[in-house]
Amino acid sequence: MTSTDTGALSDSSRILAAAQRLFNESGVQAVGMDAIRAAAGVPLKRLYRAFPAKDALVQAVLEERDREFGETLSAYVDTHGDTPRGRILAVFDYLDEWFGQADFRGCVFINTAGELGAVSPAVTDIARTHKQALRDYLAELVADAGLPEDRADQLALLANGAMATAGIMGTRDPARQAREMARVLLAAR
Amino acid sequence: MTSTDTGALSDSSRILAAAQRLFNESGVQAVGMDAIRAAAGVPLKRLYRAFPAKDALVQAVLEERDREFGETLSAYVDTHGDTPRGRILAVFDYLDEWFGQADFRGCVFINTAGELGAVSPAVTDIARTHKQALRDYLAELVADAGLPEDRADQLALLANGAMATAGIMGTRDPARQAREMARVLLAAR
DNA sequence: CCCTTCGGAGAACGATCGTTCTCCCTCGCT
DNA sequence: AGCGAGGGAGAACGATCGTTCTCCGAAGGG
Repeated sequence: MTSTDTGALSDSSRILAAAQRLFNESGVQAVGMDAIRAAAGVPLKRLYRAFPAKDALVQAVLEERDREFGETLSAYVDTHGDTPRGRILAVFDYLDEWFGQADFRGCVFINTAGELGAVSPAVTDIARTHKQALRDYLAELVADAGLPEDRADQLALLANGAMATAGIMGTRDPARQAREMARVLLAAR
Repeated sequence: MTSTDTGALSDSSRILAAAQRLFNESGVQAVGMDAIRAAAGVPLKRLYRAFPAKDALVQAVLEERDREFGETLSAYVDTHGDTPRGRILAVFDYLDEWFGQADFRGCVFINTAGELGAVSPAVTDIARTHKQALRDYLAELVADAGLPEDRADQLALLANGAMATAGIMGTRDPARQAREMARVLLAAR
């Protein structure tokens, strides 16, 4: 066995990074395998050795984005939230920073489920699992703050609403609005 | 002049209805012009006489859906809302009924903007205009209820969050959750 | 120095799809 | 009856794209 393993891993990372960027920029269907090959700087043969088909690559990109989102969000919350309630509100500060990035084009799960969900159950499953994971994370924060359990669904709905609205309207305002709404809802009774 | 005009109008309606159904079922890119022709029961020649290209048909479908949504929603609100605040909450009852329909597949504007927005500014514009119109309608209801203006954005965010979440998760619960959140937010201070 | 093996570059293939074109039938007029 | 126009059905065309194949050059072992 030569350096095949590390080589393949490095290929995977570069391909995933390139595909994620291109899918985010232009949507899945508008990006061809050849564009991904060019952006990743690998020959087509290695691309297909790493991912046997475009479907598999799409799913891998979504799964990686799910991991990355979860890690980045919880790291942000750990850094910026000092009280249990502050940790919940920090989620919306995180959204605010995200929406402000120049390459923000909406939530890739909302976008991709809208684009491919009707035709690819696998994509829908991944999007559903991702949104469920976000809800479960919020449920942890809610429990830590000693708040009633149903606030988790409420916060998830606010987050998704902010992502959908910001993605379409092209503004970061929805993050701040959702934060304010969360503040009011957490204070309520 | 023969019956060309009414004929063309009738073609348009049938094509728009068929395309709207198919786009909703499978997404825009997964539906070919030939499938639309078959579903509408018109020859390809008349399809292209009514809409010179697929792009134009997509935009027409979205614009018709925008009109239809606005009319249906405001009719529902007029019918089901007795007080100014009740009219606001009726918006979420409307969403609840909509999400419960067997063919509900999410908001076509959220889905289509996610699918084509990156590549078609026209689609993004229509989706933005539609979401702005929803916000403006909510602003009317908010003003009629004597509530502060910023509640319009809040309600729009709740509605979009419910649509996005329900579309992905495949459940109607988000409508009821959004309704409850709206109730609390309208009661707040 | 030859032979084999591997991988890279990109041509080729097959399918799909938006759009146009061809062919033929029908209908109305003279 | 003969003829021209219009329209219907679907074949054809051109482009795109996912996937596979071919060809060639480089590297390494005998």
